[in-house]
Amino acid sequence: MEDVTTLSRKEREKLNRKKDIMDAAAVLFSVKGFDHTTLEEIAAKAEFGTGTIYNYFQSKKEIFHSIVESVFDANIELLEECSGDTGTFVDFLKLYTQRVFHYFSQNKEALLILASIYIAIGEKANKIKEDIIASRNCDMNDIILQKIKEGIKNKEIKKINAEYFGYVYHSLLFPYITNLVKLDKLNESEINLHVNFILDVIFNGILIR
Amino acid sequence: MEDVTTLSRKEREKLNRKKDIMDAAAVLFSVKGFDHTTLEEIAAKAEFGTGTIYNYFQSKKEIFHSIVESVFDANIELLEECSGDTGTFVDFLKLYTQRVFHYFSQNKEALLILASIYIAIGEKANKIKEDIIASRNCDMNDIILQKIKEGIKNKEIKKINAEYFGYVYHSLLFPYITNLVKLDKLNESEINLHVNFILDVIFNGILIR
DNA sequence: ACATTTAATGAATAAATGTTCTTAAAGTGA
DNA sequence: TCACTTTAAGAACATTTATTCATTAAATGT
Repeated sequence: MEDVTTLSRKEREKLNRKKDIMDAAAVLFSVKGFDHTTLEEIAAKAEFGTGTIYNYFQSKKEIFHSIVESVFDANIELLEECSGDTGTFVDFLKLYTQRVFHYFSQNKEALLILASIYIAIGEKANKIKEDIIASRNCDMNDIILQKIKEGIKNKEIKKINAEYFGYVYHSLLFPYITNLVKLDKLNESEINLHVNFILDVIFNGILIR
Repeated sequence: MEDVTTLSRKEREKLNRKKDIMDAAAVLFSVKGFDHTTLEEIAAKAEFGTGTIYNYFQSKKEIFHSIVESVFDANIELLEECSGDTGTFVDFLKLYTQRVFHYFSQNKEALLILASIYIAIGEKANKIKEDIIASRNCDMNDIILQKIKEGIKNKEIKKINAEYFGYVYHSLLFPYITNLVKLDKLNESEINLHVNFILDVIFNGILIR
């Protein structure tokens, strides 16, 4: 979103209403998916008439796009916060994993929308993802990749294929959390159990030696 | 599908045409998703008129449901084949992982449809999955869970939470393969690299000790 | 060859829904 | 109060598309 400080009351109110529409839509999109969410529903949830939505967004797609953008940005911010530290790779991965769990346990719509984009089928879904990655000049994967390579260089972790490990980590993390959210099993209290479990598998493996 | 041997030519031909429709639809569903695939397209691809489809299926949903059923069944069969062996847990997991990679590298539609069901949002998608799991009296997760517990009992692997590990394994495997397929990077020649990488992480972890 | 069943067809139907448009109300500043 | 702008509203429109249906053609058995 834009810088709010220089705006007039009117403009700020307009932004607030835009936000309200996005929030209402995000819940619906996360529960029913893009295609099965109607503008009538979005309008009703945001307490507007159907046509009014078009005073704030050009189309249904634009609403979705805006939401996905903000979710992406929140994630990149999270990742950048965690990668700012100059600690070990192990510390970084612990921190990031923990933060991701906590963030998504409190922003379930964000998670489900992200999942729907990442796994979704169809050219349209892919376009959205690529557009957004391209418009930010920053891909989450790149940041993680960098960290992995550092870890290898510092002899913290084995000389593994960093790209493959990036796939493994993200293939694991997001679907794992998504699964928990869908089963309604992601309580704050259990998060640490899950985080520790995942990290222990990744760091130490499951074999007895 | 039913037992074909006792059927008349006519009945066999009818089944064949059903299969043709399902195959055509599977490709379209896997590329465009359920909602963006039209009956006209399915009919055209199967070389029928639109109305003809309804001589074979009651609805578009039924076509999809039939396809998902057959994909599920193929997977359970695969899993049962691999779990029949009485070798170690490590051998089982190696074999199954390898077989899954090979199977999906040759049945990409199956993979994408399965992914769309597993990760999909919305009550309808969930209903389909639950219906099918309920109608078979056999859940893939249960079989794997059993194997994990055996591995723990036999002191092959650490005393980990079997349920958590089941999540980890499946969260990892399917999205990992799906990702490769979507990036069009799943060549037969590279499969073993990926399989070995994943198994090495799971078995031994990435830390230098 | 004929009667009867079966299958194929695509135009017609009906429902859903994204978007536009007209109209009315509310807010704003003089 | 009065012009003027902004916002809201939901009816109307247009499109898409799953499904039905009347019709035609093909296959089958006698």
